[in-house]
Amino acid sequence: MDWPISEVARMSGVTARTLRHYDETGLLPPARVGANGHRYYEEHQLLRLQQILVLRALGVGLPEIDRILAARVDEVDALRGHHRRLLAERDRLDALADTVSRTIAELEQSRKDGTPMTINRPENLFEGIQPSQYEDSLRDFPEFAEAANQRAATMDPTEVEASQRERTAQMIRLAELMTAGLPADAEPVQAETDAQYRALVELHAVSAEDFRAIGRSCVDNDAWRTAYEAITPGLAAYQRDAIEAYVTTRLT
Amino acid sequence: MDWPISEVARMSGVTARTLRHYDETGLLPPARVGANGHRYYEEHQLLRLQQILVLRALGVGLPEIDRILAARVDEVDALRGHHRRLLAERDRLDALADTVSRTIAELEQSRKDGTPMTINRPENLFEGIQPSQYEDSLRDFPEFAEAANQRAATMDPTEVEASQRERTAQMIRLAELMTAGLPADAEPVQAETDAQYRALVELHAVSAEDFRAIGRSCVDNDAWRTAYEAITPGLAAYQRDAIEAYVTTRLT
DNA sequence: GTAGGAGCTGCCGCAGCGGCAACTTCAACC
DNA sequence: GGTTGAAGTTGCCGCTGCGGCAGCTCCTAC
Repeated sequence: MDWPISEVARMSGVTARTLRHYDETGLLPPARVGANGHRYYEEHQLLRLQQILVLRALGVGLPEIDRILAARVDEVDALRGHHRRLLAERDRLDALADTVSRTIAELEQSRKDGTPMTINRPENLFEGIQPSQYEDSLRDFPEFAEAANQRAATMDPTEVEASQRERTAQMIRLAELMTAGLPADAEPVQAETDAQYRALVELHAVSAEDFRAIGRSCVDNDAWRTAYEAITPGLAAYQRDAIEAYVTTRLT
Repeated sequence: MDWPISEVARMSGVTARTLRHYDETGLLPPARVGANGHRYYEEHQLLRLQQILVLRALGVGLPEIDRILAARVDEVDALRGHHRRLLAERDRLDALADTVSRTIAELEQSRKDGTPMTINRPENLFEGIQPSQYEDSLRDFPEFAEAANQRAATMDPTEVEASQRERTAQMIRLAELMTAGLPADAEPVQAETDAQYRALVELHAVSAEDFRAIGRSCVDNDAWRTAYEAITPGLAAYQRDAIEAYVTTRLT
């Protein structure tokens, strides 16, 4: 069955103006446009709208949402990825609540002591504040983060976006190889891994151990694992295995 | 001790540009400005910044944050209010994750059945999507919501903001009466409750039972209770009791 | 025909920033 | 003293994702 725009707006909680905006930007075209020019939506559009609104609730921008939805290999797997993001964001709010609880306890303690509150580790005041981003985090590799930031500073926004798009495309190609049943040490997978290695080397010298550790971070680092698993489940481990095989056969 | 703007930006995760913006808007003035024109922040500013960033993370706008922070009766109580909001928002994300899980289960079931997915209750697709707002919610009283919307439609934005400010001020006056130890049926409290009743009556006729139900909603309705408790703990029940006493002595 | 509701397109403006240019200040070095 | 580079300033512009509105069309009921 189908619904006119006012019905979809009512049931979803967004305005009709927003739905038209999403149509204009190509993010959510209606199922059909009647002879009267009115937009009509069906089940498939509702499901897509759900995904859009979940990702909006997580702070993802519209162009990025378009990329994520275009990259999905399977609808159920995409929803599983969103589910994981929601749980990760929920955990962040928990961490933020803990941060606030700690501040409360410290303020109460300083009142009991009758002393002004002193802050030994001011960074602790802000744990959990920054929202999790659907982006890579090289926090565990400061030299790479530094080199990546310097490199990004020399790019204009179009180049930065193209670079991010290429990164996503690489992950998608890897997912396709995985779903085609190729083992992580198969030649096409290793060719993709080689391209990834070369992109890193352009930034900064990469030892075998460094690259291996980066591979492990694909599974161990929350932001990285979330990014990979959002494409398709199992991709993070596949990427780690691909890097492990690459290091073993080509770097050592 | 104090910190220059770059240090505060580093430890908090916001940009120096944002901190200057907050100073310009009056939201977070620095502790002092040096002879060199540089901004320096102390512990008190860090604590205030924490509150600002928590509320930003919850989607609260800057003018509203200013009002909330101006309305706090006690810093620890304010933080307790933020803590409750964080937990409420965390629960909303949980609900949203449940919504996504349900969609996954339905999609998987329709695949098992080999049938296209049908949506009986499309509203269910969007449960938990809309963020909780720090605002009153008259959802349980549709006639009042309708009348309030019509009234707001005749106001320009300055008037709407003044109206919201007066509402917050009323809640603060009530909190002051409560912390001064006056019982809910004391004359000054009943005078405030009378003003609230009159403001409602201007919108729409209010029966005794209606007003009593609104009083109960101060405790039962999550958005309302959060708003009241953010001012000071116990205020929601105090407001309910004040309305109960008012209805008993003046409306019946 | 009229009135009112639903929906359209196109335009403008907002909130909360991020980025940048041009400038000042400061410290270290020669 | 001059130079250099880092840190910080103000003021301006532009971005994203909308919300609001004007002027219009279409449809239904009377």
